[in-house]
Amino acid sequence: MKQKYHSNTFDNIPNEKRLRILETAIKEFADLGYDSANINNIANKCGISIGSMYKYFKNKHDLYLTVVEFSVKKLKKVLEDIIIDKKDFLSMIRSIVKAIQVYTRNNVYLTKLYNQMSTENNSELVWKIAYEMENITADLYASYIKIGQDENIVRKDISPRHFAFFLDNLFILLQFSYSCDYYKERMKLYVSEDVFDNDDLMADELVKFISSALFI
Amino acid sequence: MKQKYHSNTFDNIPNEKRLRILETAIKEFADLGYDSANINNIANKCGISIGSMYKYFKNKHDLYLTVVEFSVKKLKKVLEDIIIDKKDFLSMIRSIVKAIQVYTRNNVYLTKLYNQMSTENNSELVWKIAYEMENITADLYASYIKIGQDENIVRKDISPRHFAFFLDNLFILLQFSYSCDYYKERMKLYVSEDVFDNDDLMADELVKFISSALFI
Amino acid sequence: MKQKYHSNTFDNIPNEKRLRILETAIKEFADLGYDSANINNIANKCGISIGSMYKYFKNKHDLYLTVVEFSVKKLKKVLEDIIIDKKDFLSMIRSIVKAIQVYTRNNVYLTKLYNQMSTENNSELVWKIAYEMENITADLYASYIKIGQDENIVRKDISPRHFAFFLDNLFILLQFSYSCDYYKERMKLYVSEDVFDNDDLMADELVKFISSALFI
Amino acid sequence: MKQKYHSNTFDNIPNEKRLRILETAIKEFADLGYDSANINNIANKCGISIGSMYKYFKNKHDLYLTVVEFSVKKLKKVLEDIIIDKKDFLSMIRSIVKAIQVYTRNNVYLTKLYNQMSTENNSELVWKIAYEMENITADLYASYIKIGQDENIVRKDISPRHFAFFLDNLFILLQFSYSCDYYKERMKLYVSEDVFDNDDLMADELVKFISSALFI
DNA sequence: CATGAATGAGGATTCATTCAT
DNA sequence: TATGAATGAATCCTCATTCAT
Repeated sequence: MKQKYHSNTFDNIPNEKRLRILETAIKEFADLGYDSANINNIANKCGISIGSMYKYFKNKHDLYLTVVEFSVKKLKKVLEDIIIDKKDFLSMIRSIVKAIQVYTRNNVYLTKLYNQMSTENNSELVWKIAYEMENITADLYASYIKIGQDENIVRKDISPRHFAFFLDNLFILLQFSYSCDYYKERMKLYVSEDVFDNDDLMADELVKFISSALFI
Repeated sequence: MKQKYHSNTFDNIPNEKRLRILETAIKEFADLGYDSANINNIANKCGISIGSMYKYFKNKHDLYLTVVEFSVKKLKKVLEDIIIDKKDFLSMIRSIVKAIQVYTRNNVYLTKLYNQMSTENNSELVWKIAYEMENITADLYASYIKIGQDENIVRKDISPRHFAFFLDNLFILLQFSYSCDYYKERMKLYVSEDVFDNDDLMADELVKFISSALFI
Repeated sequence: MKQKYHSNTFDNIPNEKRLRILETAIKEFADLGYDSANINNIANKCGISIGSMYKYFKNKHDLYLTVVEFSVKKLKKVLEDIIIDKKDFLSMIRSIVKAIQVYTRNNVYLTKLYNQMSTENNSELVWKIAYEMENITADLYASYIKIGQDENIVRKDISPRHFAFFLDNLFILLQFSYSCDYYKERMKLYVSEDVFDNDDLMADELVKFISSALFI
Repeated sequence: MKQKYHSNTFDNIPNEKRLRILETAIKEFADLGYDSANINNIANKCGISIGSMYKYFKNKHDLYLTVVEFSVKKLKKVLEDIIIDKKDFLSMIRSIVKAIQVYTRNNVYLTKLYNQMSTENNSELVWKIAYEMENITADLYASYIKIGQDENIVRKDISPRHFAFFLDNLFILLQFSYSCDYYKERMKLYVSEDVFDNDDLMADELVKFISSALFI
């Protein structure tokens, strides 16, 4: 049975209002991190009272967990959309890279929140929530690699799970590089000042890098 | 002229004391993040008065910047040690991977701090400090790749700067995976529960991944 | 005309429901005191809505007064039951002491509430409600003493009203000693750890104490 | 080793200031009870900042415990002053009754606080602090009774510990009757409206009551 | 220079009460 | 009449910063 970090009341409020709260909270947590995020601010920004906020969420931490859960679900959904109907590995990789570029730009705060999440000190609960999402990709990449090996497309002398790990590492840092200030500066330094105007080049090079690493 | 984020007094106190303050602060900032870190706590933990703390650092943020600068210098030094005397690219990569495994374990807080740094919202100043370090590796990797291309070892159809970027991305996430709780869990999920007992395997696979991506 | 601290609606709800509300509120006020008692909690615990609660009682204070009134009535009834048919003073005293021991154990919260009541700062209204009950015993004890004096059983050189006061003081503190944590510990300290297993001894000694104080 | 519920800083501030804080806090807790007492108010009333308050006391509860401890010590001291040099039991009883009348009037808040203390729900710690004081009187009264029995002044068919208990019960309720609003009203009802103008009468009657209960 | 007591603005949380359904 | 979501004033407590000694 899935645990819930908010009250039933929150489930029953109008969709529009619920989304407004979640989006506002995502932005606040993503921008400021857990500690500096201010519940009273969030409440003000979405035009509800603090009292209501505490009716919906037992405390700040539960609001955070609800927000993380919501974000992870959203990210998972994006992943699933990309994965569906991708028969071959290479085109999936290409799709993922492109999707990261497009999606991250339009959902900067989700990625920023993911980055914040990973710095939380007491990440046990956060990990429990994110686990499922990470698990999907971990298995997916590894299985694609294994199939590739069977089909003689992917090198046979490698560990699928390790390579799946490296693959996702590249994806995660690409996401950060399109959303978090520090990593954005860093990418400009590494590649060039106009890197954000050359999405296709970046995508092509990364696909090249990965292909070369994986395929025979 | 390099900017300083601390008073001359701080430069003149005994080495041992200065290091004690810096190490304590690194741990506090790395564990709790900028906002939750508590100056009074840091002062207590290293046995000096808050009054002195504010003689050394104008405010919390300056302490943070000093700490970041100190850490970045330390990281830079490690890099330089690895780089020196490495004639060929492949053995340098191998050295870096091994160094990450050994060094990160013994200096968990430096890496954690780097992770925290990159989530800070107003990272301009932080970036200014880290810039130099990132710049070294960016240039170094790119130049090695270029040389490799000239020597017909590295693929010619790739952008050196992009590939240098991907290379460093892999290194950074490996570092996080050896020090930050969230990424530690994630690596166990991707690879295996006993991944922390198999450093050599991890190193071999990563070197394989990178070599294959780069070399002809 | 007696004042009422609740709406007519409250008078008209099913008996069972009304009692449930009162008992729940008694327990809450007795355990936590007026300020810490939580109306919303009380409503939840007895399965009615806060809305209804505020239909029945204008505000928290009125609920409190209603509860106090109800409790005082209950205590008064117990007293009356003891008093009826008691021809002689000594056997009445004995009955009261025994009744305190039995009744207090089974109705801890009524006594606790009485203790809480007596600490309230603005006790005017509370006093008004309790007045009648205290008045009964005050008069009763005093009249018994006077009769005793006329019958040459009770010392003649004493003030009946003062002695009635001392008598009731002994009774009140005995009640507290059987229900309130602090006074329970105190009684164990004064008498013995197993004082709660020796009701008869306690009763006998107290009757002895009182008899000796009163009777010739 | 005695436990302390306040910081060393609090021990080191000027006596006058420390007393001001304690007296203000006693009054606040005595008047309003633990929950309604407001630390910020207390701080304001004695002209210190809340920040300092929390330097002196870890939290509200520790302030309370410190206040209780201070009050109990004061009460103990009063008791000891009365007890010293009292060769015979009867004159000690007389002294105590008189002292209660004088002292309680001048230190209403101490007695009120004692009453509040005894209603606290989680009274374990409070009891631990009060224990010592209660213990003194428990032993003292009991030993006086025993000596009286040996000297053939006090009835031999009674339990010294029980009678000591009843004795103190009479004293406690007398104290409450001179300080707490509810008990003041009650005493007026039991005795007479002008009871507070007739201290000697009350003292005489109570001494009569007790003497008669105890002595042969 | 060093110390650490003092400050008070700011933030998390509670709960009596209202009111639309 | 009954409901329970919504409100926001009130309260406990933290911590960066100042300043007198």
